[in-house]
Order: sequence, then structure tokens, then C-alpha cells
Amino acid sequence: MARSRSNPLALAVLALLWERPMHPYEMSMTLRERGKDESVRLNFGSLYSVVDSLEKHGLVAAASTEREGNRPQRTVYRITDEGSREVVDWLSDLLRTPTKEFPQFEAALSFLPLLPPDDAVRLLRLRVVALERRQAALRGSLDEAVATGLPPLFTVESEFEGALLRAELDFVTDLVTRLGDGTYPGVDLWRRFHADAGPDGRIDQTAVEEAVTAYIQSVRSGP
Amino acid sequence: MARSRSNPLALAVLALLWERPMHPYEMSMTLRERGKDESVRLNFGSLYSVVDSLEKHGLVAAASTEREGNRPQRTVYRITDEGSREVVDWLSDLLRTPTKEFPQFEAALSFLPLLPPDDAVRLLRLRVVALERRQAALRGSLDEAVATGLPPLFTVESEFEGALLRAELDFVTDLVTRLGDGTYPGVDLWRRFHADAGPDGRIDQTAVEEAVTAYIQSVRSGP
DNA sequence: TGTCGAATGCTCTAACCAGAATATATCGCG
DNA sequence: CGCGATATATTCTGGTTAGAGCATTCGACA
Repeated sequence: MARSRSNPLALAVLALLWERPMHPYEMSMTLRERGKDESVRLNFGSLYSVVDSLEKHGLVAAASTEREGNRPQRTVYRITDEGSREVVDWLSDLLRTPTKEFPQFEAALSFLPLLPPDDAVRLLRLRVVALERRQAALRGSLDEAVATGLPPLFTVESEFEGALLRAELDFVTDLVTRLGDGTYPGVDLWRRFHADAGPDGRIDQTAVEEAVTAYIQSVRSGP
Repeated sequence: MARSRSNPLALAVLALLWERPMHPYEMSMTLRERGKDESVRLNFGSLYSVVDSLEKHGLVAAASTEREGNRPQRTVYRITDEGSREVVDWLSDLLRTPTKEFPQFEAALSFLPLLPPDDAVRLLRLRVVALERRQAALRGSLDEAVATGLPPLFTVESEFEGALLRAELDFVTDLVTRLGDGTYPGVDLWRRFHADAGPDGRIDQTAVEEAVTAYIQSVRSGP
């Protein structure tokens, strides 16, 4: 009986129906209008199945089916009492308890040493440029929202996105610098085992392991 | 024929097999040992199906099936040439191009005004405490890694996680303060429409819309 | 008046994936 | 030496989801 809470789109649906009854297509359009599709992954396929699942669990209910002109018939849903409780509960949980996320970039950094150091630096420099573009775009849309007079409270999530973006930009900028000038600890080692690679880029793994072990020895016995 | 690249676990598998042939269980253990399960979502069910899918697409191949003692038989995989190309390509893409992510907390912030302001502030304060705990834990495991002598290069992803964590902590701390003392623009409005709510917490949505519209008017005509 | 393309609204399907379930072996402990 | 706990290794299952596909209507334009 317990619903899974895995898809935040369900939260968005509940939050919208908490305001007033809607049919699914209207929900998607409202989310778009308010720019919430930037903070909640929205796609049509998921939307309809999420609504179905909420209905099955009694958190929303079909309020009416109507037909406007000769358009396809559509079902208007409303939130139930249980749904109202659930949305407050879920939202509270999300605010109170940080969730472990797995950003793609973090995964990529995990395997950074697989690439030759110079390639890695070149790619990260390109990332910096791309991040700066995104930052400009975000700032632009925030300014626009403020210009319409919408209180910033209703766009906090974008401010948050901006904060993360800035943090990433600072991090990558610093990383690129230190990888580039070799002051990041381990770059020498990294460079060495990629220099020993064959012409096809293949690396002798035994050599890598030995190099890492040697490094560790030297650090441990060091000062 | 083009593979989807949706699951970073496949990247991890390729990266491991790029080092040396392994069987799935060994992959999972290696990822754990190296702490990469903090940056790539790892679970057994997915692992086996991801490996199957990679095999189907010719990026990895069964190298042998062996049996040690009377343990269940296991299949050792190796990376193919196409797989080597794919891992470099995929990794390069991830480093170069920022991906749009949808953190749960961002979704939650999107619907913040649904909760009564005082509740929201209380919950966010609890989040600050939780974030500080996580920060301490992360710092601990980083110190530990350095203590073994492992070059920081091999744990960059955790440094990144730390940077994001710090950014979130700063953001939430600031947010809580400004929501608490009412200096965040829109809080007055928020407080007003929650004060008008019935005893069951139900809110008159028409009143909200009117209030927001009025606010917008006042801002636009204002200085 | 015919038609082209955009907008409206929903459905279908194949892949994906999380979590549970299964099965055996080994180890420590009284 | 028998018991449960832990480690090894994989398979199963069923819900979830992304993305494409379908069907209709309407406005614009020629």
C-alpha cells in the first residue's frame, strides 16, 4: 500500500492538485509556465502513469471527465484528503532530510585518471566555458522573473540551482588550474603512467599498481 | 544499435574492465573498496543487467567461466576494443558537457510555499544540522584516504561532493535566516495567505491568486 | 477551400532498474 | 560438531519510465 515516492513528478502533481483540480495536460502546461519543469523532470509518458498510480493509491481521484469542443475527452483530477496529507508529509521529508544524489559529473570524476592528463584538462576547460554560459542563462531567466514582479520566494529553487552552479564553476576552475600546473597531488604519477602507454593508448596496469604502491610507500615513510 | 548511456553504472563497469578482466561480483566489491559506490549508484540487480546489456552491444565479452571451490560458477568479462573507445568517449562527454540534474531538494524548494512558513523554517533548520553531520563524515573519510597515502587525484569526486555540500549548507543557512527574520521578499505575502487558512490547513486559492496579483501590481507600479 | 503545421491530449511499448529472493560455502563459537 | 552469521554470486519480478506514436482540432495562409 505504501507508495514509493521515487518520482518527484508525483509530488508536483499533488502540489498542483492541492491548488485546484486539473487534467494531466493542464498540469504539464502549468508546470512549464511556472518554469517548474526546470526543477522536476517532466515528460508526458511519466505524467500519465504517475497520475494513474496516485489514483490507484487513493491520493487523487477523478473529479469529472469533460470534453471541450470536439477535443479528445479528458479527465480532471482532484486531490483527496489522504493526498493532502501525503504532499505535506513528503515535502517535509524532502526539506528536512538531505538525499544522497549521484550527479553524472561526480561519476565522471571518479574515473578521471583513465584519460590522459592533458586530454582531461582540455575537456575540463571546455566545461568551464559551458558552465559560464549556463550561469548567464540562469541569471537572465531570474532577472526576467523578478521583472514581472513575481516574489523571489516563488523561484527559490532557481536561486539554489544558481548556488550549486557557482560552486561547481569554482571547483572546476580551481581543479583545472592545479591539474594544469601540476600542483594537484598525484598528477606526476598520473602523467607517468600515461606516458608509458602504448601507441594505442593501452596502459600496463601492473605498472600503474606498482607506481601507486610506490607513491603510497613514499608518502607514508615521508615527513 | 546506439546504447543509451543512461546508467553511469555501465561507465563504471567499462572503467573497471579497462583495468583488467573481472566477474560482476568482483566489480561490485572493487567499487566498494575504492568508495566509488558513493559516486555511482550501485546495486546488484542493476549490475548484472547492465553487464548483460554491454555484452549484447559488444562493448564487453565473456572471457571465461570459472568455478572456485564449490562456489557458484561465475563469468569473467573483458572489455572489447569498441568498449575501450566507448568508455573514453563517454567519459569525455561527461567531463566536457554539464548535464542537467534534478536534485530532490530543488523539487522540494519549488513547492515550498505550500507549507506554512514557520513549519518550513523549522524543517530547514533541521536540514542544516543534518548537512553539518554529513560534512563531518565526508571530511573524516577524506582524511582517512589521505592517511593511507592514496593521492588525492584518486578521490577528486569526493572533493567535488564536498564543494556541493558546502554550497548547499551556505545556501540553506542564509535562506533560513532570511525567511526567519522576514527579509526574504515574499514572506509577508506567504505568511498572510497561510494565516487565512481554515483550521484544517486548507487555503483559499482565489485569495492566494489575488494576493500574488496585488503584490505584482505593487512591485510594478512601485519605485 | 484545401492543406500545412502547430497545438492539444492521450496511449503504447520496450527497456530499465531497484529490491527481494535464492543458493551455497565458510567461519567462529560454545 | 552443529548453529547462526557472514560472504560469495546470481536470478527473478514487477513496477517505472523515457520516448515515440497516434488522433484530433484549429488557425493561417495561399
